[in-house]
Amino acid sequence: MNLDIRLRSEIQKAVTALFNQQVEQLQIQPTNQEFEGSHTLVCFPLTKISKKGPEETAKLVGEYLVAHSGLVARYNVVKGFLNLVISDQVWVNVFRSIYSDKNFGTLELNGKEIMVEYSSPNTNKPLHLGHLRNNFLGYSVAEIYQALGYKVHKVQIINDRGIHICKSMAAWQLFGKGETPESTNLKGDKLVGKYYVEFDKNYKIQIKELIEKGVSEADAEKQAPIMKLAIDLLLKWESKDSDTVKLWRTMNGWVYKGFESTYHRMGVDFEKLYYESDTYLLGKEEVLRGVESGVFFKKEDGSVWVDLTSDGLDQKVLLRSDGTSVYMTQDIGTAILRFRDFPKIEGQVYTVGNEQEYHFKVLFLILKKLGYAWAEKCYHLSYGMVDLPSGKMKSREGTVVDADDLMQEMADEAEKQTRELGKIEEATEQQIKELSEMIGLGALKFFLLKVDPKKRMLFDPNESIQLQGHTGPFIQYAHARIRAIIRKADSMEIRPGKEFDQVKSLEPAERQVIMLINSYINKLTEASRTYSPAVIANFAFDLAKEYNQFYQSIPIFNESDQAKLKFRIAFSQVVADVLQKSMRLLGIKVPERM
RNA sequence: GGUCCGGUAGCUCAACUGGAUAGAGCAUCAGAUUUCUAAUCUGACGGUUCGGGGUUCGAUUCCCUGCCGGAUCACCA
Repeated sequence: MNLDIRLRSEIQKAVTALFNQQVEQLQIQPTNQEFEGSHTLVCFPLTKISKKGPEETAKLVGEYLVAHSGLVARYNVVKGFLNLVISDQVWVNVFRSIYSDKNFGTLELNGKEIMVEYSSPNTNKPLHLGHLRNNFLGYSVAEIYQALGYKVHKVQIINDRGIHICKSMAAWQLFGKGETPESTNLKGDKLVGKYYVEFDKNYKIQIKELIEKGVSEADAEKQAPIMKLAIDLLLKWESKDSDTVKLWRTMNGWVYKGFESTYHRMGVDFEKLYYESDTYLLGKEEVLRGVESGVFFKKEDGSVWVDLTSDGLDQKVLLRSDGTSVYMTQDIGTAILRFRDFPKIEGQVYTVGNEQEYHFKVLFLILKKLGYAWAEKCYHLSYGMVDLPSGKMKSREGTVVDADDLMQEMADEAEKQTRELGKIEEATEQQIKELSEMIGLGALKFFLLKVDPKKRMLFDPNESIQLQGHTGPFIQYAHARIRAIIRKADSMEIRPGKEFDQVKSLEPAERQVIMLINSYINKLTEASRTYSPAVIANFAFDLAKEYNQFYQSIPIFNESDQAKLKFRIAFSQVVADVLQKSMRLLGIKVPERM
C-alpha cells in the first residue's frame, strides 16, 4: 500500500488512541528541507481535541508513532509541527515496490472518458507561437489524464467557414495566377496565409483610394471591390455554388496539409477533427428549439437572443436577424455533436486563450439552460498570451513568430551546440539530426509548459535556447547520463534483482530522490486537478536536480558493497524511467545519449 | 464604467490551496574535475510577496479598499 496512505491511517490511529476522538482531516505536508524528516503533521488543529498545547500534542503523537507504527524511526517537534522521520528500511521498501512495478506512474483504466480540444486554428493564418503553447498544453493535459486511467479523446474544431476564408479565396482569384503549394514550393498554410495578407493589403489601398475620391470611410469599407468579391464568394458558398465550393475545398485542403506537417513536427495528434461547416447547422436547430421551449427569445427584427442578466451577464445574440449563425451558435452545435459522438465522455476540456473566457462562460451557461447536464463538466482551459521581449505579438506589425520557423531555429541551435560540445563523435548525421530535433523541441516545449497556464508569460528566444538551467535539455541531459551508467553496468553484467533487504541505510540524496518519486502520483493528480502541466514540468526538473546531487556526491562504481552497488544501479534506472515518463507527459522525448 | 485574470529577488518563474526563517533558474561573485558524460555540482549575494486595513495561533494565499498591467463586455471569429 501507498506509504502516505499508511502513514495517514497510523496517525489517525494514534490520535484516536491518545485523545479518544476521531479526526477526519489531518494536515500532513512535506517537511521543510531544513528539518529532519519527510512528513510533517501540523498539530495546531489537534489542540482542540487534545486539550493541550501544540508542542505537547505533537510530542505525544510522535512518541506514540515511534512506539507503535513501525514506519516512523524518529521525530522532532518544532513549534506546533511534528516532523516524522521514516525509517530507511521503509524507504527501501517503497523503492522496491516502485522498481518492481512495470507500470509505475500509469493507473489502471478507471472507465471514465473525457475529451480534450486544442489547437483549433483559423485556416487562413499559419500557426504561430501562441498556437505552440496551445497545442503543447492541450496535448499534455490529455496525456496526464490518460496516465490517470482516463480514456481521452483528442479533438479540434476547424474554423473552415466564414468571411475570413473567402478573403483568402478572393485574393487568390485576383492575384494567384493559379499558384499551388507544388508550383511555389510553399507549405499550403503559408500559401493561403500569403493571400490573406495580400487581401488585407489591397483592401486597405482600395479604401484609401475611395476615401480620396470623397467616399466616407464606412462606405469605402463596404464598397471596396475586393471586399465585394469576398462577400460575393461567401454568398455563393452558402448557396453551395459548385465552383466556389470547389475552390474552398482546394484551398482548405492546402491548409490542412500544411498544418498536418506542423502537427507532426510538434508531436501532437488528434483522434477526430470537427469542422464548423458541419456543426453550425446543428447549432442553429438547437437554438430554434430553444426559442420554442422558451429558453431563448426572438426580437422584432427576427434575431434570437439569450438573456443572461439574471446570471450577472448580458444578453447575447445567437442568430442574426437574417437568420445566419454566429460563433456561439456553432459552438453550441459542436458541443452537442461531440456528446452524441462520444456518449460516454463525462466532460470536455477546451484549450483556448483567455481572451475567450467570457465566450465560454456564456457557452456553458447556455448549454446548461438547454438542459444538458454535462455542461457542468465542461472546462475552459484558459491560458495567457505569450509575449516576446520586444513586446506584444502582432501579426500586422510582423512580430509574429511562425511555429515552423521557430521549431527549425530551435533544432538548428541545438545542433550547433551539440556539435560544439563534440560528445557524439561516433554518431551518424541522421542521429545528430534526430538528437537536435529532440533537444530543440524539448527546450521549446519545456519552456512553454513550465509556466502556470493561466499566466501570461514571456518567451525569450535567446534564453529558451540556452541549454542550461531550468530547461528541458537539463533534464534530457540528466537522463542521458543515467543511461550511460546503465549501459556500463550492463556491460559489466551488474544486474540488480528485486530484493534490496541488505540495503540498511540510505544516503541523504538517495532518500530525497525516493521521496520525490514517491510523490509522483500525487503530482499527477494535482496536475490533472488544476489542468496544469507545469506541475509535472517542475517535478521533472526537481527530480533531475536531486539526482544530480546524488550523482555528483556518490561515484556508483566505486562502491565495494555489491548489494549497495546493485541498489544504486536499480535506483538510477528508476530515476531514468520516471524522468522519461514525466517528460513524455509533456510531449518531450529523452535521449539515450547526448 | 461593469466583470474576470494577473502583480513575489535585477530578470524569468515556484510556493502542495491558510503553515515553519517565501524557494528555484538566469545574471553577478567565489570554489570543486586528470570523471559513472562539467550541458554538472557546492557556496555567497539578492525580498516591505504592489500599498493600506481586517479575519487568527499563523496570510503570498481569505475579506475590504486603493494603485498598476492585461483581457473582455459585437447581429467578428
